[in-house]
Amino acid sequence: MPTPAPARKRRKEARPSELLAAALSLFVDKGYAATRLEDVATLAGVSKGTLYLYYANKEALFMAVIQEGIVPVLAENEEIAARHTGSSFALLEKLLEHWWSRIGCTAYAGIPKLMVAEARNFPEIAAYYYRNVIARGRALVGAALQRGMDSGEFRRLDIEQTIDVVIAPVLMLLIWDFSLGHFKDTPSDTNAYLAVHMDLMRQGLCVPRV
Amino acid sequence: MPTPAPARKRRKEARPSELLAAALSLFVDKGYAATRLEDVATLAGVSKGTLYLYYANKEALFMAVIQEGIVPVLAENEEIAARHTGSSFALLEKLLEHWWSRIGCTAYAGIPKLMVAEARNFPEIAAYYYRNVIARGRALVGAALQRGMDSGEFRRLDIEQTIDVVIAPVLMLLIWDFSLGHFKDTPSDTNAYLAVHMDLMRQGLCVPRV
DNA sequence: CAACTTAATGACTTTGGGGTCATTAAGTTA
DNA sequence: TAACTTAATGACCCCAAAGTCATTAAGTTG
Repeated sequence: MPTPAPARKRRKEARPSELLAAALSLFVDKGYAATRLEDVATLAGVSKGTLYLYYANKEALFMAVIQEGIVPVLAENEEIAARHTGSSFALLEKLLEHWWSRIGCTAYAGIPKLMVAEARNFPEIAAYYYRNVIARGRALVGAALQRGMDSGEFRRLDIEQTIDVVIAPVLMLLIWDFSLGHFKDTPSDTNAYLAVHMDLMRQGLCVPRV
Repeated sequence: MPTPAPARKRRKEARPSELLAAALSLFVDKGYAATRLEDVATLAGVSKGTLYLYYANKEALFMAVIQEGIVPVLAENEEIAARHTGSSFALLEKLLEHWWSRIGCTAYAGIPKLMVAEARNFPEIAAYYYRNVIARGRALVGAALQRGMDSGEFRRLDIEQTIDVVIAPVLMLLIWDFSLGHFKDTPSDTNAYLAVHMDLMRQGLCVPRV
């Protein structure tokens, strides 16, 4: 007796984004190599064969996940920076807030961990990510810092290093949440963490009032 | 014709550490799943069969790598903290400096990236690492911060959050070096980065002089 | 409703790599 | 130097998961 006819829907439009969401979730959780494409397909409510209808192979799927994850957030932040009037520190706050609302508190938040874990195995994807995300994000923060130093709001510091020191706690927060964060007894309070970071940065960066 | 006799040395004592060093290097570079035990063995100058003489399976090798990586550095830092007299900020500097000399600039520097990437796949190893490394490191920094706040040297801030904000740039530095760091045009200057971090922390943490 | 197009399936093939073990040879002992 | 112990080897087994494709059925057209 042949298997009873399974109910299968034809939804050509919706498949790619559903497959990407499933792949992102599993890649972030287990890592690239330990993720089975059959599991990705199942999580997307589809068979493995269908996945190959939309993505040529596992690496193409990975690349698509990363590209999708970039979204227009960088462009939006560049727009915010261009329009900004007010203190340079307020600009840093705005950038962080927007980035958080569009990446930090979404499923895309897992991408930094994924990219960090797989950068060495996929140098071309990593280079693409570096150019289109990291470099642009660093440029935004760097410009805000430069503006603040020029206006006398910030102390003069090595800009290139300061960019990385300012960004690190934010990136680390995401990476943490997707890795060792669960082993802490007391649940971490994201807002309090970011508040302390900005508090330390405000006093750390700004020229002390005499 | 049988293969000519290969020259093989018997070095029972040296094998384990050589295997661990090779495994650490490849695990950090490629990740756990993408690392082949045959490559680990080859890098250690030994055959795959020999590896199994010393470690029961791949996961046991991974666990050994993590345990080995802990070394007595935490204990040493606890000792440093206990003996310390002087400002609390100077204590933070001492802890960082010792940790850097014993972990940050050695092969063990790759362990944070490895642990972050694999925590979800090996919850028991991750829990072990959390208890024996993370928790103790956080306690050290937390005690230094508490001491500084009690003495009036530091501002009063949420200690738990501040611990993580202070540690994040240091961890991120290591993770960076083993992942996306290579894609930056200008080579990063570790000393300058740490100097800026400590500079920002000093002014950010300390009570402003009136 | 018959003929046709194509989204979707899942059984099948293939392969890379984890793990085993019979064999070999380095070193030791009498 | 013969007999013995054990470190080391690598050919082999086996399975899980990537990737394929003949078949099925959902939807469309006339």
